[in-house]
Amino acid sequence: MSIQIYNTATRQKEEFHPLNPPQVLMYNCGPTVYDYFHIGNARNFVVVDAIRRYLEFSGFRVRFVQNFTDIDDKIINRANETGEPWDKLAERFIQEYFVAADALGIQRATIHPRATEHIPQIINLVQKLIDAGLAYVVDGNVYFRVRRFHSYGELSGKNVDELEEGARVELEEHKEDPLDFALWKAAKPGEPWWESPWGRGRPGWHIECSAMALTHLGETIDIHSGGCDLVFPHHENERAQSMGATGKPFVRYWLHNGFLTINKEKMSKSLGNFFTIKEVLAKYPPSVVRFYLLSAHYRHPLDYSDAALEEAKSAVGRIREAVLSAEKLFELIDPAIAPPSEAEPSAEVAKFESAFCEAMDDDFNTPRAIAAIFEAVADLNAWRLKLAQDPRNPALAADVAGLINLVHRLLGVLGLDTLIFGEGKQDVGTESRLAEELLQLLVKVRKLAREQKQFAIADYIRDELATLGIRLQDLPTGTIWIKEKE
RNA sequence: GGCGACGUAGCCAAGUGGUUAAGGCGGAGGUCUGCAAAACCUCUAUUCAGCGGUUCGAAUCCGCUCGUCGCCUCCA
Repeated sequence: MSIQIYNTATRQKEEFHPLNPPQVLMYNCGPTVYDYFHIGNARNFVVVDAIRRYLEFSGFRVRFVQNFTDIDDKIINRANETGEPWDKLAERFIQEYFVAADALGIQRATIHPRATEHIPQIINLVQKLIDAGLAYVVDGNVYFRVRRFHSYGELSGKNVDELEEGARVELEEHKEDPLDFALWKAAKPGEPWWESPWGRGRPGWHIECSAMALTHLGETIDIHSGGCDLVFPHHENERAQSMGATGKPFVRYWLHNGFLTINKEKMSKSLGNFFTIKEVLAKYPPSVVRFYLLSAHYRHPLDYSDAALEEAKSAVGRIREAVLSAEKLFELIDPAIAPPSEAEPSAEVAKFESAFCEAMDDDFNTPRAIAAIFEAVADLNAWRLKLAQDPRNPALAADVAGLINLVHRLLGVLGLDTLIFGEGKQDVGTESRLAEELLQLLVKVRKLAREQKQFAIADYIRDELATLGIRLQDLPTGTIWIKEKE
């Protein structure tokens, strides 16, 4: 079964075949670092991360590049407002990107190139376009000659003449044609600049991505992704620049995620209706935020609300409860019966993995993939209850263990496993070991109380533990405890 | 004005020609329990915005209408 990807360029799902399998060359447009990124930006990063993880899970070797745009009008403006030097500001928000991205379980890219570190490559690329007659210099500015590029508008489905009629394009007297866009901007007084053959200046917005993609991935890349507002003009221009310079196909599969909306309206920095990732993570744990972002298909709009996050929280809680309860149950069972952790999944268990993969193969359908996980969770709950009643049944124990492993593995593919369950319990400090033993002791005392029908005492222990975030579950085999998260 | 997306239960969200329309959240009842919690079982869309059409058969294809949103300008 092969992976199907919806390609913006062709407006249909296509079978995914990278140019040089198993290698996949992938580029995602990263943040412009002048502020914390917002939850809508986070959607792009999380979705692309899940796609990357799934490609790797499917046997591909992904070389993944995500840039930082660290020089741009917005950064300059923000720096002027706050008085912070523009490069310090950019550096600060690059670090903030990593803080939030790490929290959300977004894996680091193979390379995180920065625009300012690629000025020579940018200049080189601009020169090539000038030499090819696709760009021209006016007063230290360099513009791309849109009408000279043969397939301009092909990606976004725009027609050059209609674009002109729209006439919303910025009018600059320097340009030969209003549609032309800047490759290199002459420095205005007080602005940062680099030396170039056309005088002091800085790169235009689109050229940096072309330069970084060409530098780190080559002339033709497999997947290029970004939010759907980047289709035009950013990606259209990027494509024109890259193909104009190399004469080669630039991107084989264009992927664009839908917007995160708020009250059904696009969340955007210019509308001011956004929540930064920092604000959201202050209210909800990363596991919940990530789950929420993957709960709709990536190309569809997703509306942000507290209710939606609360729902995600409950849903994550259901998965967590099922897995932790089952794992705790094994602690009550005769170790001789408990199967090794790498138990092979039975055919019954494997069907959930097939359903999961089938969903992900179909243009990364994460909602359907999550549904498969929930079906596995339902089975896990049912079987774990049977095991609690029949703890000496090795076949049952193997099935339960197989399901536990499966759920962990599938959550891992979505990048959720670590966020929900933590890094594992390998290094338990002496303090928490002591806490664990004290907890066991309390559970034993409560057991004695219950045996003597001293229910007031038993319930007191249970209630007090609950206020500490420890919830008890009485099973036929004994009592297990689960720590509430956060 | 041009181009495009979407409208599925109380809510979120899959499904894009064919047995009973996934899954989650919420709600109702029941089982288990000393009581809980968690879990389990049952119920919660005869119907997919509306109207026409194609077809043996449509939520699914086509047309129209209504509604919501996006891109065409910096934005993931």
